[in-house]
Amino acid sequence: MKITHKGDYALKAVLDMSVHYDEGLATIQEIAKRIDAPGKFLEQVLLELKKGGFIESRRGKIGGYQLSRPPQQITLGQVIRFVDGPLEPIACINEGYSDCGDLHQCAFRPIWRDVFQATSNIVDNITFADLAKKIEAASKVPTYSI
Amino acid sequence: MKITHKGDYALKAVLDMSVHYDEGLATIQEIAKRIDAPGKFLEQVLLELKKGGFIESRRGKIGGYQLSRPPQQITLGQVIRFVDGPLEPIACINEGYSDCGDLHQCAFRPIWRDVFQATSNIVDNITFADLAKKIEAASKVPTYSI
DNA sequence: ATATACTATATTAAATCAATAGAGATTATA
DNA sequence: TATAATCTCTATTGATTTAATATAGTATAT
Repeated sequence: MKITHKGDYALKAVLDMSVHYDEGLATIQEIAKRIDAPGKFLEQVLLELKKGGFIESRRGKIGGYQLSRPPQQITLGQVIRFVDGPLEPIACINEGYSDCGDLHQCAFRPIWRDVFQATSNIVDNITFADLAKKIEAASKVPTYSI
Repeated sequence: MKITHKGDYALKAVLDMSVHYDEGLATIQEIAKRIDAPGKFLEQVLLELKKGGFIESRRGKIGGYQLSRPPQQITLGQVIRFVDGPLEPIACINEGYSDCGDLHQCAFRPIWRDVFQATSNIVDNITFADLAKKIEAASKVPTYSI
């Protein structure tokens, strides 16, 4: 798995909308400012997330974006896969892959599959509700560092 | 973690040299043919592996490459990290990273660390002796598929 | 009407990846 | 000692991906 800037922005944007889930629509610029992303770049990312069914939008004045379903129904894995592609560390694990001559006897393949499984187990079992909850908890019990 | 062609060739080359560990030097072209890699490209990869201390070489006639230490002393993780870089799915986990404004309160960071740990646990606990052993076992007890 | 905000493509700059090319250095051996 | 085989090293090229910017258009509240 490799997370690009685009993927990073996407995850942060979805988390931001999760934290502000009760507040309705937020504009691109609001989100961009809060997650510290280039506005025009975030536009494309949000448009993509919309096409993926994660968020919905409203045009015109008082327009903006919001989640299209509650944060507890969106996992990290869903967003990562959609934006940055499959979690596999190498292409040969995917169904239908046929570029390699000795697929069924490759010594590495089972290992890549293990890595893939371990990764999936983590990101598919964390929802944006979980993350939003952590953020709220952290903001209520601040830690003071010297 | 993302494994490139270069990394894939490197791993396959080290495994090949592990399987043939008792046979001494092998030329680039021999290895290239056995692992199905472009010869000139493999040259660079082997040179890099040599600089990493994984293999040693001999020039001139009857020259070639061989492992510089036994296969049980080389792990998958060592080779992957050396050739394809850190296992982290995103840069912000590395020591000394400072591009992100809210590093210590980022909700995603612990997750990326979990993914990194899970990946490390797998690839750092497999040696090329383990893999070579599997290959030998498979060649002795062939499975017949219909 | 008009300002605000999303929609959609096109373009660009940089980085990375994969591979090829070619000249040079070393060594066994005939 | 000439030669062929082989590793060494650097440069170059083409393709792809990534990250970002630019620009023109569509929808909507006021």
